[in-house]
Amino acid sequence: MKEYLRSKILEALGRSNLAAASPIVFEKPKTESHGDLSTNFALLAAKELRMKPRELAERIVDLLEIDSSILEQPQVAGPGFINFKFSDKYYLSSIKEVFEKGVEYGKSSTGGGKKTQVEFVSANPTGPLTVGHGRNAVFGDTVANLLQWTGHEVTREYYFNNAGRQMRVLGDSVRLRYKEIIGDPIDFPEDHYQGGYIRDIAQHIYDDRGGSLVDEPAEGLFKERAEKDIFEDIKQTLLRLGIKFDVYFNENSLYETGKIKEVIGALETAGLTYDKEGAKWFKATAVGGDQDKVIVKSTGEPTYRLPDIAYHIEKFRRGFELVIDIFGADHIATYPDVLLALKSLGYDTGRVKVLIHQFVTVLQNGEVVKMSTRKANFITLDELTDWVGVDAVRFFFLMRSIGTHLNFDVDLAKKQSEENPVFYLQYAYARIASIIRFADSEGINVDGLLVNGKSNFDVSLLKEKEEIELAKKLGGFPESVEAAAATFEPHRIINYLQEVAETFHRFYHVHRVVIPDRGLAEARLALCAAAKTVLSNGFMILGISAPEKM
RNA sequence: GCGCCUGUAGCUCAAUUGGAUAGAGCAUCAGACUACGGAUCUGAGGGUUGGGGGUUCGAAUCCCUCCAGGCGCACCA
Repeated sequence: MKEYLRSKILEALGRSNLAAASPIVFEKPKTESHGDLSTNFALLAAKELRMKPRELAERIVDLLEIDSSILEQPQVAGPGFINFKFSDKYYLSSIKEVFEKGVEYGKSSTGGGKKTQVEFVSANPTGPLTVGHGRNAVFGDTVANLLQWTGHEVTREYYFNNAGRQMRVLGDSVRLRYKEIIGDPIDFPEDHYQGGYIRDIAQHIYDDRGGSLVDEPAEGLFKERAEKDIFEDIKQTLLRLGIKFDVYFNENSLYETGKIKEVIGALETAGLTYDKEGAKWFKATAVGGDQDKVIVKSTGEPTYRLPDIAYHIEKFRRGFELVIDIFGADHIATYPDVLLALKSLGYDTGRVKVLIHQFVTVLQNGEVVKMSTRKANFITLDELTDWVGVDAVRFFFLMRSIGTHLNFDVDLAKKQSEENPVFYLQYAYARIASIIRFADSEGINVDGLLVNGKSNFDVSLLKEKEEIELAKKLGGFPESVEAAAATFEPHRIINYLQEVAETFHRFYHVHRVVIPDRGLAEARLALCAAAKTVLSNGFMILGISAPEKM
């Protein structure tokens, strides 16, 4: 449609011997009365053509020759916008499209099969996932869904580290709790993991092996068991929320395969390192960074930067054309170094998209709960899911843009479980399902409206304002998916679906579907079924359920 | 002290990325079906977009400055 209008405007300009370099762009006006598409071309080109914007706009409109069966007469408005309104016929045609495409409606191939990796969660197995991880997990999974819907070949990946100091401390925490169980006196350090789950793991070990492991080192069996149990727990938590990963990438493998050494070598070859005070530094300032960074400590152990760089090189090597990293605001300072190093080694960092979400502040009993995995003062993602349910958890994390500091009032979420915004959408869905059942009992079967993949009803019978509006809204779904995917903003889908539900409820309130006029009844039933499909497809992207009954 | 994020209606957030009269949901108030699900619908009030400058046809959006909150600023990850 945009292309069509663009060519028509160029034709009109040609007829009046006007030529302008200003681009002709269209956008959807905010206010309904301004039509469906609008261009500010006259405003942009006015200066260039030495005309008043409004005059130019009127001149263009006079010279436009457009197909009146799909568009109404264009209008000049405001300072010089040209507004186009589609015809009812055009809106209504989307019902057929929804019907014929079904579960495919809204999908596109704009991604062109681009090999894409979405890395998210990536929490080390030192404890259960918290509410904070929840935002990361749900957001990442949904972005991956959006990319799949827009034709990307998506790999969901979880990066983790089961070596290093944190894991040693974890193993030792379990060891100490184990000793406690068998009655040995212990002195539990403050920097160890305080959570009750440590005791559970120790207890399991004791149940399996008895007291025979008193002299076992922390790094062996204790650490391994802790890692295994915790990872199982994490996977279970994610699975409950419908999240599954394709790849779990172990940081340690980068050492085993020599990738870490390769990176050091590459940076050295590029002349971007130097030794100082026994440590090896990355000369970030030489390539635009604000300060140099340590990459190998004086103990000989690399800092986190090195494996991060090596990991990203692996991502490139594995052929990903688009790499998406999702993490919390606490990592905001770390990624520039990594990208800088990659860039200076000749990699195209334009392919890497870093999405940073702000923290979730949890309110409980009216107070902010300070979260710390080590201090065991946290609400787990599992607990949250127990309280408010899978759909509400996903929905709440998705309904806000990731740039906002999300307030999750647990008490409110629990209390509100009946007034949850997610129910508004699901209610609309269930209501349509109910109408379809009712229509069937009255002898109008929705399956009969689609014959051999072709729609079998007459949309031109739909003439009411509410019918047209709903059809129009449904037609906007593919565009909405595109926009959400392009900006990596799932909350757009929620906003859109809310409008669909609202428009449907309004229609439902005024017009009856199952009526004696068979043709009109079928057309309206088709409209309802189309709305149901759009809601259902949207729910699929968001990962929430579509209840036939509530 | 420096860097990044945020500040929009009483509360939680949108705003098609620089567009037209800044919009939704809760909450408040006033209304609506004798038939398909009232977990619905219609309407009302509520704003100096944190403050102040600037850029231009046009700013919540971009620039400067100040104020407030968050997150970072390790040879922790």
